[in-house]
Amino acid sequence: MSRSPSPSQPPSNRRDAAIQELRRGTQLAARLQQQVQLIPELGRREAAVANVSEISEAMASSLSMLQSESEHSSESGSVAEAAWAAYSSDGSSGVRNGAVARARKVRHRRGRLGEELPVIKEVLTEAPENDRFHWRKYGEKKILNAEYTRLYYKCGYSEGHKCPAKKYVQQQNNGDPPLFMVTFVNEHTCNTMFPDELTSSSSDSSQVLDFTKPSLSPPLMKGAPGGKQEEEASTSVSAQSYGYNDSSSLASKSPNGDQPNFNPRARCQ
DNA sequence: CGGATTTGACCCGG
DNA sequence: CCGGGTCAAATCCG
Repeated sequence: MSRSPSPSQPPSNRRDAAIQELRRGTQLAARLQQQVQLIPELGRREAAVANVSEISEAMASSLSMLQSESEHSSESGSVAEAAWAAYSSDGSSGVRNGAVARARKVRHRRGRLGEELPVIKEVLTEAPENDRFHWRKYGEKKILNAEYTRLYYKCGYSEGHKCPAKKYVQQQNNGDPPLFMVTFVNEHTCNTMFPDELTSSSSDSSQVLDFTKPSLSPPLMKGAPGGKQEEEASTSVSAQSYGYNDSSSLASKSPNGDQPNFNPRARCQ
């Protein structure tokens, strides 16, 4: 329907048009995602789903960037949050979810009032992996009244940057779009989002999106095990590993259901 | 091979 | 004591 406006229009209109197109693209991606879920071969399906997820992701972040640019409102938290919020609230078939975000103060582990009270946010989503952060799984536990286990994740860069961000993922049901309650604990102290490069006119030149960053210097620790777990050994960086992860156990749990999707993206540094 | 995941033990607060 | 959260050695997988 809407045709692209003539170039003589003010930038705001052009931006609106871009947002509109982005929304359309998001919907199409959602549909494509559904279609892709029908691919019989597991490997191909997952790969396709991952790709479509990235497309959605890219459009979501572009969308949020454009929108935040226009609204310029106060950032509630982080850019990533905004991006994800935009992503999840596209309200179209495909990725929709009731976002129940609430904050609550909880005393930290060894109790200690007056210390950094962790920020906690709970979000109900069907795509627990789509927050474009690198998470490293560090535990899994069967919760008493839940029929699915709860998965524990830490920011993949927590070792290198003291990023305290964590998240707990718990599947709620096994519906066609399985829902997951994701609880975020602490904000990311590592930077994450990509730099905004919205060259909206004239000389393009450039690297629109580039994730190739040679940085990323893993501690590189060799197996120096030897004992059992002891209390926090002062400065020993027991580098476990970095990376994203997802509901692997969840996937294996429901043979018939297709799992949401993968999403290897996000950079902290 | 390196590193991400698994999995059971450990820890701690209520 | 129970239940939830974390650790870390073993294992798996690219």
